[in-house]
Amino acid sequence: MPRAGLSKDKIIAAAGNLADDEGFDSLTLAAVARLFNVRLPSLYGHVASVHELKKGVALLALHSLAEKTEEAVAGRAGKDALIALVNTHRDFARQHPGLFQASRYPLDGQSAALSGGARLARVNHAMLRGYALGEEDRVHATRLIGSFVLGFSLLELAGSFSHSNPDSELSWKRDVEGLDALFQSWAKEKHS
Amino acid sequence: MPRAGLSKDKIIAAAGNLADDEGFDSLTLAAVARLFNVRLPSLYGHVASVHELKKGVALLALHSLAEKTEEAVAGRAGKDALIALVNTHRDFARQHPGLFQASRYPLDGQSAALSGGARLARVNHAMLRGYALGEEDRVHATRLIGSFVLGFSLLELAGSFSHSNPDSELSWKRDVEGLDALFQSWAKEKHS
DNA sequence: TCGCACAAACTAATGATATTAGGATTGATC
DNA sequence: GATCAATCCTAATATCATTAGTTTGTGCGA
Repeated sequence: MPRAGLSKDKIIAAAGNLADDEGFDSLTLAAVARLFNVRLPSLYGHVASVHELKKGVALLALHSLAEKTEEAVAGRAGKDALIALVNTHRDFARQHPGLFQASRYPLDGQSAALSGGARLARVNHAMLRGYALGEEDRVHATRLIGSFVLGFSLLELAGSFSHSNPDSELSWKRDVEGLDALFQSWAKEKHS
Repeated sequence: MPRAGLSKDKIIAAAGNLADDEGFDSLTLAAVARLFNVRLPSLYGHVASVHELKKGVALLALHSLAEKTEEAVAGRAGKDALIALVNTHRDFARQHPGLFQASRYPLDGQSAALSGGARLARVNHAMLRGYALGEEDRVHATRLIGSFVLGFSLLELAGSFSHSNPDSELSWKRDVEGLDALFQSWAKEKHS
């Protein structure tokens, strides 16, 4: 039999696709092994445990999302940048539900600090420079944005909005506009 | 040997406590069986599957949260009611992390519609009556609140706020005040 | 009070997953 | 072409979920 040519990267990439197809929760070493036509224990030469597999997918997801977000925000400012940022998150959640779920897999502080998650927080924070907020308000705004985007994406994905009107698309637009307006008013407040 | 005196309710209540202690993800029929000093298969006389167990805990969690929320909001209006509602959610998440996680266990439409989740959505929506918003804006506001509270609680629980200043408590207050201000401005906007 | 009948809990067995230990084989290297 | 390490495999153990079939409390009627 020829070799399968496994590697940690290939395994994690495949696991990422599997997560998108089947859901991150049902991501399993056994399923990945089947994908490569390899026996389950063979994977242990490359990943140490299911936990490491999932952690790898989580890091991949965070990296990918951070990448997209930085790109989307680049060259924009103010409301324009805000919209680009939040839309990137929401689109990512819808296009990659498995990776999106993976991005919330609990990481130890070490990994988390070096991950795309930290980068993501920085972009978010930097993006808000356009609003001329006070130092602390910018942090509060960063957290507000992050919370809203995460929560909205989760609820939308779970179908929580699909049994009431109007379409969630409208709420999304209205809410983001609202947050923009709020941050502008925070900026003014500072000078009063 | 005397009988253990199991029942679906007892099992699910115990599972809820277990979830809070060990995490909803590691909630298992085997663990519940150990708790009652009973063999694993004995549970099948009362619950049909792990899925039903988890679903039961999810419904319990949603019911409990809805109960607390209704009570907290009762007799309040406007900003006061808003604060009561969001604080109830956040406190619930911190005091019952397992139940909080359980509350996001995917339910079929049937169960979801009859669950505390639907009640929760109604309280949220009703609470916003105090802001004199337009019909659609009230829905948009409901979703904004729900998204923010869920996202903030998740991020805070995951420790995402604990490696930057200031304390998340401050952001929470500032953000909720901000949302209140936003809804007030939406209300005025309507009459302009 | 006796015994019956049903419900509650048990034993036994199967199949999936994760993980470890140790053996074989491929394929690059000298 | 022999060597050797990395790669993949077989075998074995443990935990969990689930089903089938069996024993046994226990409350209720005779």
